[in-house]
Amino acid sequence: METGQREDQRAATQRRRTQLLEAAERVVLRDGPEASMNAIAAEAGITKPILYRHFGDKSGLYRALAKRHTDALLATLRTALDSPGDRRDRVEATLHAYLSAIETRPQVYRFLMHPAETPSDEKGFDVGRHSVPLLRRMGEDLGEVIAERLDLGPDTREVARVWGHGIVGMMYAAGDWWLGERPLSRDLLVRHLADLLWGRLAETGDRAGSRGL
Amino acid sequence: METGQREDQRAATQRRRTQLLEAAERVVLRDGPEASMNAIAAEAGITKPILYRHFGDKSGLYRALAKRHTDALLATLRTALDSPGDRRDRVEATLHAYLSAIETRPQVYRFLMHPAETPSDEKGFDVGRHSVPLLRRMGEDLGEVIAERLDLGPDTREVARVWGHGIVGMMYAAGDWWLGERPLSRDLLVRHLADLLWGRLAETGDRAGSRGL
DNA sequence: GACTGCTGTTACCGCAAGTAACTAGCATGT
DNA sequence: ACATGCTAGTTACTTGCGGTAACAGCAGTC
Repeated sequence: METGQREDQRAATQRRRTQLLEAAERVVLRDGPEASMNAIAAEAGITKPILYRHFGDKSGLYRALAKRHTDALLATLRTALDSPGDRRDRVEATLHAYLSAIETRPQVYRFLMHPAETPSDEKGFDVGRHSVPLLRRMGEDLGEVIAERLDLGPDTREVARVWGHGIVGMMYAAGDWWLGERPLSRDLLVRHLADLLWGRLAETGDRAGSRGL
Repeated sequence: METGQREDQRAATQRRRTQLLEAAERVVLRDGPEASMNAIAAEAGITKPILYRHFGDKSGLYRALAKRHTDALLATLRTALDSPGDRRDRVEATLHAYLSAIETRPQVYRFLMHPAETPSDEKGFDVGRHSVPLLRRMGEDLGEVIAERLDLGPDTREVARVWGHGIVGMMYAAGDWWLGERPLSRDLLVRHLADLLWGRLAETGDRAGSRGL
């Protein structure tokens, strides 16, 4: 039947693609990032070569998979960064947003952060750099926001980028550790991190008998 | 010949082990972490099963390999943390020590930070936790130092751990980004990071026309 | 009817991790 | 002298994964 032109085809292909991605996600969340292509194909009810037609190779599939969550997380953080209140409120809201995200779905988090890549050759340099790891993208984004909103003198852009990556790294490492051990509440963690960013390290006096940090 | 007792045997085994580790290191530094056990064995002039006798499996070998560099780096940082000067000097010295280390031997760094682990089962929980990733160990160590030297009130230990992991993460992410792009000198990078830790984020005024960070 | 472009298949290659079974040297206990 | 035990070493194998032909069926288009 003359159902449609080429657009229908393309749309159908896209739908199939997202179906495959959803199957892949189910498997990855169940088996971890070392899930085999066979397992993913089986979950989707098909066989390997189709996955390869859609995504090129395994890293292509994983990149597509990562992009969805990465975009979602970045949007969430962006919202938090625009939340009402003073600067400290915004920073705490952003930390909360991030920690809440990784706390809610730790498996997704592990997948995004420890992708167990096996690229080896990387012919050319893939123009669409969706593959830029999450940390970098978060760092760059935060750097831009900082540069937009703060006046840090002549090298504002430079400083802002450093801070963006630095703050993101702080959030990342503290979050990773916290997620593993959960030695305190999220509220407290956020407060301590914000205290650190607010210069409490510089203000605090040495402990008696110590040579000072 | 009655060369020796059992101690000689054990010592010889240890020597052999470090020889194998050195061969493995050569290969990993040349081929990256995806080096095959066959390649490593060949470099050492032997065949696979011997590697497996010494290290159990691939991750065992990699853990042993990582431990050497991890210990060395931690010792370096510890020294920097004890360097003379005021607190800011020490912090900057530590940042310099870390950045200098990763700058000097980026391949080692990549190996340590992105080990491409394939554990999958982890039978029991290996008591000797040499495998604790570098970031965690650095964070814990720094946390201890902070708790030793600073008085942060009743929850000093808690706060110190958070800060330890946070600062290490800051150093890590900024260093990783910097190592890839090198957009500024190491000196400047260190200064900006120290500024961040010294509360400049809180002190700086909003940019005109911005809603404030 | 021939062409294109998608869906899907089976059957294979190459290669890496890991294991089984076996041999050879060498120091020790009897 | 002989057996024991411990190490270093081997060849040859199994299993499983990423990835790739080569092929078949089913739309709609010219």
